[in-house]
Amino acid sequence: MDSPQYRPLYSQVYEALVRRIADGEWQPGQALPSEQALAMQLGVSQGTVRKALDALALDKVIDRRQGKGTYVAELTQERSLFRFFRLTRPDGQRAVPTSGDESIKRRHARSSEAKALELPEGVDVFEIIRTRFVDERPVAIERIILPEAYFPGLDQHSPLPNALYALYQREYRINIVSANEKLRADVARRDDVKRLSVELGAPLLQVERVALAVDGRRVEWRLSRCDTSTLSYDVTFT
Amino acid sequence: MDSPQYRPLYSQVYEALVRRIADGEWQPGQALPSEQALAMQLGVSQGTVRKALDALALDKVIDRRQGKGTYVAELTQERSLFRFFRLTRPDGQRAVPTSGDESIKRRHARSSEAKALELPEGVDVFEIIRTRFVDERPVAIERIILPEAYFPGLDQHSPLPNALYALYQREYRINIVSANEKLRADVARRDDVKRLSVELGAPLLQVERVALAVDGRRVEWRLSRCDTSTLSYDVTFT
DNA sequence: GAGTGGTCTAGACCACGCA
DNA sequence: GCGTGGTCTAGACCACTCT
Repeated sequence: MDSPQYRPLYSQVYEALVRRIADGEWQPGQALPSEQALAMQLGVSQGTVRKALDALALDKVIDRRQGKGTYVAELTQERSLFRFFRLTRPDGQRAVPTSGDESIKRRHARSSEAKALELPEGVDVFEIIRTRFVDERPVAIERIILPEAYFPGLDQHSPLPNALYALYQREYRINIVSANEKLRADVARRDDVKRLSVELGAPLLQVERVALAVDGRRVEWRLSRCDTSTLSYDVTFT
Repeated sequence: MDSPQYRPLYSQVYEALVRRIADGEWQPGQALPSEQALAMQLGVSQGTVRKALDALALDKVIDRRQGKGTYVAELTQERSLFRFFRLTRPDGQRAVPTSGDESIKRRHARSSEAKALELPEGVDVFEIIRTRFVDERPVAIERIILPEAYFPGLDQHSPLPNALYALYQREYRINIVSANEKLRADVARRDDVKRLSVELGAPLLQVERVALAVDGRRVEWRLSRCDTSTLSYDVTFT
């Protein structure tokens, strides 16, 4: 009497397609079958397939191009960075970062990390620490926590690519679709001074992010400390 | 050969409805006619009206309630603050602020303000300065610039309500639907110390916002300087 | 011209809120 | 039980892309 027990057809189609994309049936950049073909295959009307595809496009899992077809979204460097790396030049141009000074190690999750990722205490995680550069200048330090269970053998991929989310998608079929961030102002401490060329006590923007996969799992916890003296952190609300 | 010259019907319906809502034909909180009635009235199919209404609901201009009807959204204190005031308690609860120490004056726009609002140089604007409190503690200073032409007589409404966007909607039929923000970390200066109970040099989160109305006009420029020692600034990306 | 996604229509039935 | 929005279908035509 309290749990709905009712799921619209288009939402079931949505999930079925997500699963097949995640399973690699269609690779990023490849075209899906046409709406008509999918409708026949799934035994629903073309309008229902359309509604599911529209929702997938909203979640940026697919790209739709009129006259051409429907394509599995590529989380290429540009798309993924433009979407989640938000440091922006004064003229409004989104900056594209490079990485350096990178380390990855495997350890047990601290309780705060386990809580943020909704994992049992003490499970194995990877911890990545790296410095981000824009125009050769260090602008941010990132500490990234990933459950080992979701990313087996991640430490074999070192050096890690610039765009981690493209790696998650390509190697682990994990599609990041949204992120919750908590922002705070803080001052530079000794560790910050070492990696960023700022003075002790300089203001830093601290961003604490939890990234969610298309299936709702909390996949990544990330703490960034950013020097916003030359770049700003741009967001849009609707 | 290059400008499209083609506008989908549903998007024309969207604009017609926005205009009628802005003109006050239906007041916030009131119900619109049913989909069928609107379809008859406008001479389009019910499905086309639905598509326009769905888009309006996405832009939060209206509320749809199954079994009841479609209502003009009320930008009440809760809704508007929950949407655009993003300071959040450690437990994830969105804070609801109060205002104090408020001043409003009319003056000419500075060139940076005119540029941010895409106005001619030197037009008249209102400048509001106020302190925001959460649980009786000062947490942010706001400086707000509004074009006088959009908000004639605004200084007559003092003291201003806690939720400005509700006032914009109620008194001026201006519906804020989105905002672009630039965030930076900064340190407290003398003016900040006076209004916020922080020390000189304490870290502050500076938020520079341009708010956009449903018709795309840039309606408000706002600079907030926030003490994030007890609250965090929460955002979600999709 | 053929094939794709995008728009538009008309009509049926379902879930919800309320009297 | 009635009226509302929500879902689903089937079919037509339009705009875009490529050959």
